[in-house]
Amino acid sequence: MEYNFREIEKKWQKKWKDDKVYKVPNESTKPKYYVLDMFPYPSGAGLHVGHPLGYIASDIYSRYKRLKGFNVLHPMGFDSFGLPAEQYALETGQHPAVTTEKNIETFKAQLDKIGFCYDWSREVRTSDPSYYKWTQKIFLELFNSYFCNTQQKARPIADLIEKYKTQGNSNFTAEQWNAYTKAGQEAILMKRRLAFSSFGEVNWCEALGTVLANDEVVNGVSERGGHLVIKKKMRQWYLRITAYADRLLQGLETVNFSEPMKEMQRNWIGRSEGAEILFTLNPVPSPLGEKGDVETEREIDKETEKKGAALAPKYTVSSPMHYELAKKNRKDFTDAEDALWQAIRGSQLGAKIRRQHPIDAFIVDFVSLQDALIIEADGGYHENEEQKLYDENRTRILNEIGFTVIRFTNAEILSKIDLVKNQIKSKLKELSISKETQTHKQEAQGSEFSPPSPPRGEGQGLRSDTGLRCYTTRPDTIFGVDFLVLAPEHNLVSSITSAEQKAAIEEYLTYVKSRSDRERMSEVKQITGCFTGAYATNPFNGKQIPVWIAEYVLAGYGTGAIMAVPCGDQRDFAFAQHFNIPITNIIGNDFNGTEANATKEATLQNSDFLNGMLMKDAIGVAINKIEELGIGKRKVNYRMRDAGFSRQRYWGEPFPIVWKDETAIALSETDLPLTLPHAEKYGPGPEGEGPLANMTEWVQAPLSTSGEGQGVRETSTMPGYAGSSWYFLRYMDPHNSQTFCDRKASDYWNQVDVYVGGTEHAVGHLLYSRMWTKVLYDLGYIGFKEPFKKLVNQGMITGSSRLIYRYAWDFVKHPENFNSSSLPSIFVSKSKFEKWQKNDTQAIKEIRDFALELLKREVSNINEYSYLPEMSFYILRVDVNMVNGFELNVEEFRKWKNGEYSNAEFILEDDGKYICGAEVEKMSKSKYNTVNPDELCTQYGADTFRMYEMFLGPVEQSKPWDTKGIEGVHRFLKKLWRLFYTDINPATNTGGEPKWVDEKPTDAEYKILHKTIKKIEQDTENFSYNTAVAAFMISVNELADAKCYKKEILSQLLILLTPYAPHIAEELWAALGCEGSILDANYPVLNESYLVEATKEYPVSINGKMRSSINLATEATEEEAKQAVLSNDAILKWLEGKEVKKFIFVKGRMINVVV
RNA sequence: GCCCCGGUGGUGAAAUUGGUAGACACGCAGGACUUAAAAUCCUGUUUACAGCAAUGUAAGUAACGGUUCAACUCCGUUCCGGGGCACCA
Repeated sequence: MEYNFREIEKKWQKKWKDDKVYKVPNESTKPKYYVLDMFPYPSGAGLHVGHPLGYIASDIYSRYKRLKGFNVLHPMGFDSFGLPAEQYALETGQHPAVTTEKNIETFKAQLDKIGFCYDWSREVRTSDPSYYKWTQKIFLELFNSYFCNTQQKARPIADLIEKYKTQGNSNFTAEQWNAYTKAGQEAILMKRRLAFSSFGEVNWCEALGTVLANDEVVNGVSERGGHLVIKKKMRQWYLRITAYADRLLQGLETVNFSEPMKEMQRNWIGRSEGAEILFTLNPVPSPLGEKGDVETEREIDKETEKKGAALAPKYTVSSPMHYELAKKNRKDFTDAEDALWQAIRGSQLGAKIRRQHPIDAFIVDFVSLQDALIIEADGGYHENEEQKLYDENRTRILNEIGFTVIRFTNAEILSKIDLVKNQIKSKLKELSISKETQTHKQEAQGSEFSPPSPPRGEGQGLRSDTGLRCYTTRPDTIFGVDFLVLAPEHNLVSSITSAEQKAAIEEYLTYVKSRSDRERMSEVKQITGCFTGAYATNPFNGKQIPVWIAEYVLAGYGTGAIMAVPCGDQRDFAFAQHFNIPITNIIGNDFNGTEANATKEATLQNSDFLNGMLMKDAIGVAINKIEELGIGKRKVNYRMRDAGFSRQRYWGEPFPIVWKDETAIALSETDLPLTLPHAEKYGPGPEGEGPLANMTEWVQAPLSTSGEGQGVRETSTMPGYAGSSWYFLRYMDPHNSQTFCDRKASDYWNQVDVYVGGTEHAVGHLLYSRMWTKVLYDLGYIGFKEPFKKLVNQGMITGSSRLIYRYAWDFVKHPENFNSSSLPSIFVSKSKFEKWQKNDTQAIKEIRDFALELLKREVSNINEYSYLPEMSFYILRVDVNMVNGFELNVEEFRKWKNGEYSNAEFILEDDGKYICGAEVEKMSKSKYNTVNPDELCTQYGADTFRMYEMFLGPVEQSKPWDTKGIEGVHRFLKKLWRLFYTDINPATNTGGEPKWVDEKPTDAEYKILHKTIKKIEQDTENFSYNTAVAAFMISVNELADAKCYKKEILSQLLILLTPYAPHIAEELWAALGCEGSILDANYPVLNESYLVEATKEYPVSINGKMRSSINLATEATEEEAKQAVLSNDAILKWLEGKEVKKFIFVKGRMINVVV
């Protein structure tokens, strides 16, 4: 017998398939174990050697756990919706379903060649209607749920509706709710749904008529075509992942992810504590000169009313019903309200105050219409979370309409009525002054109606005539504020800009519109910004602060406005320097004037009541003061935004949503799956919607819920992460047609024990699937809160591209009658190219002479150097598969690309080889640096391939691929084979006889085995597979040296090897005549007693430098060691008779003598 | 720019987690077997210097500095490479 891996692997793969050995039951007496790979996107390029790295690692672990007696779930599937298939369809007209199917077949065949132990009967494909039916179903669950702030969990939206119907909330009574139109109710509910629709910005390319991914936008233009890309607001779906921010943060404590991985997620969520501070904005002269009259604008807009209360434009009252309700309310006063009314009624404060007055969707407690000031009296603000949210929303909407809202608690009114009165009085005064000078009103926003809610949930859309909210984590630096910066998209920008600055601001806004978020964040060195002409007042010291806009402030974070403290923040500092804004120093000598110091340890100066305090202590003091003065409040902020959930694409899950009168209506579960209609064209819809918008028949849909009327379907589709957010559940119960995963199945398999995948998913996919898991848990569908117990990250295998250097036949002076492109290409070997780069005259001459000879040959009678172009080179990439190490296979190269270079000429190295340059970069078909695992499996076998990929280095480490070393691993397997069979002599065709014997092994042989058991078990548990492979090599080398062919040793070794090289292990196991399949053998048990050593060779250092070694008994004490060492001649020589100051003895490790 | 990871011979890497730097391989060089090649086996292989040699001495884990009896490992600064930054998956 010889090691014929091709036959062996084919034989066992067939047998394992026929015997269904990888089929996993959902019921077993064994303990369960769930090992999962991140499933691949089946790209057209097929599998390259980078893909299997993680798969092999998880396969080894699965097989290992199986040998250890577990019922192991190890499934595989395909994340088969996605952009590349659609792009391909756009280019070739081939339907994504067809190409995807083809790609999956290729992937599966490739995966099977490597011998993975997947239970293919559980395969899932996200683009399969039987799968995405359940993606749609879970979307509906998200749509039909809200996040209850009291219980901090998802609950059915029906609960909320019931509550509104019977109790109302702080904004409206039950009666009011019931009187709202359906559309109005839906608009309010939309603000609470976990999957909700709103407006958000997308990369819009007018020329292509489509939305682009950030990836497809480079320097403000489309990657393909170079067309201008701008930001555009579009209706989008979102997942309210921000509601889960805290739970996602806390959940990290319960999972076994690497610390950096957790850190990345924490940073992504970006929880910060600080304060929101209200800066009053000073009046600016009107650029429009338009006089707004509050009273006359305040008319009932019936058209808007239909769209629902929350969608109403400014200065309206929602419904006549409100007047009725308000009247009723006036008879029903609380004590506090009454007390306040008595104190401010009539015009005693210089303004006419009305009580219980309808404004927009609300009935406010008190209002001065003249000054647009609303005074609210309630205790709600400080009660519970839900109440607080409503109050904030209400305030925000009223702000948007143009009112200033001040709020007092019942306690404040009842106990300090004079103080309250004074505050109202001064506010009124402030407002009336502002009104006198500020004669213009804000322009209406561009969009047809204002968004029901910005993606962030709140914070944007702030539109107050008088206040600007800034979020800061450093309220202690309030006295160091030298300017305010708004995001260019901030709603206030247009209204605060002065006439003088209007042109400059508009120019700046045009510039910003063309900039991607990525660019705005990364090019910080390039400082840009524009002064608005407006000033704000520092609420603590009345200082006038200029208000700027700048692209480094992003609209999506915080309130979209920051207070800039140049002495404490480097970006603020750079900005101040660039625009010559004077800097206030509040930290004395801790600020050196040349760069900001972000310390929290400095002592504050120039800071009024904070003077002398350490900054870190001052933070809390400042927040308390801010709250006390009512100019802001303590605030927790998250960097994370709600997740955009719609794509203007074809190849994704259709939304089970029908729109009717701007209201989203969900399909019922019985209408699922809503299948993706077959498309003939994949171009964008008329207004940049997804391609589905072009299917006019499909778009028209009956309203399944009511059965009456027609609606239009949602035409965007779900993003790639929809299907991948829950696929690990479907594997548990893949064929269930009643539900996405039976609770019994998910209770049995529970969490994924080990999840293997790349770090590139650190935040996206992992956070989304964690959120979905929490929602499904909240709704009672599954019994665990985190999907993945342990995460193992595999590194990326990068390609090592091979470069060749082509002489450039770019003629300056054309000899007559020929064109340079017909000349054979000349390729210069690496070292000669490099010499040319260094101006080496000899190399230059060689190349020139070569070129001239060629020219003479091709074009007769040319014999002058002057005909040669100035020397330059093109660097091309060649297919790495034509290169052996760095040596180009010239013959193959000539045949490459259908003979494009068939007449190529080469200037070789002096040893006659063509040597290529190299560059490490991402593996990609276009760089010709991909290596196909199929060919390696054919050439060396799956077992060799598997072990070699593991031998390359630690699983989690990125490394360039190099096929060369695979020989070493292949040799190892052949050497292993020769432990079982004698060598074959091809001349005589003899040999290949079994070698094994059934004899009792010696202790030395047992020691080799048990050393290996220990090392392999440890390394396998720790995913340290590269060192495990090395241990196998050592073991086989030692057994070969010891001429140990004993069955007992060899059979145990085979079991250890099974996870790594299952085919050869099974073959030799059968050859030895062992029982059953080795896949289900019992894992060897370590016996430490074989490993005990009597003596140990201790290294001895003198002053920390290794000088000698000494053999001591393993059990030697420090005293014994000291005696032995100080009487050892070799060591005494080093001591040179100096006095021993210190003697360090680490048992079992080393000895150090300090002299 | 921000967040995370990494940098050790010609190459992939190892180092019991602060204790003999370079295990195990690849490559290369030399040798054995062979008519020859393949396959296999043996020897050497961090660098510099000295030596016929065994060997010895010195330096050495991106660079510089620090902590320690002892640093690839811990701390600080800098440089370089990779991944992510919300519509690639």
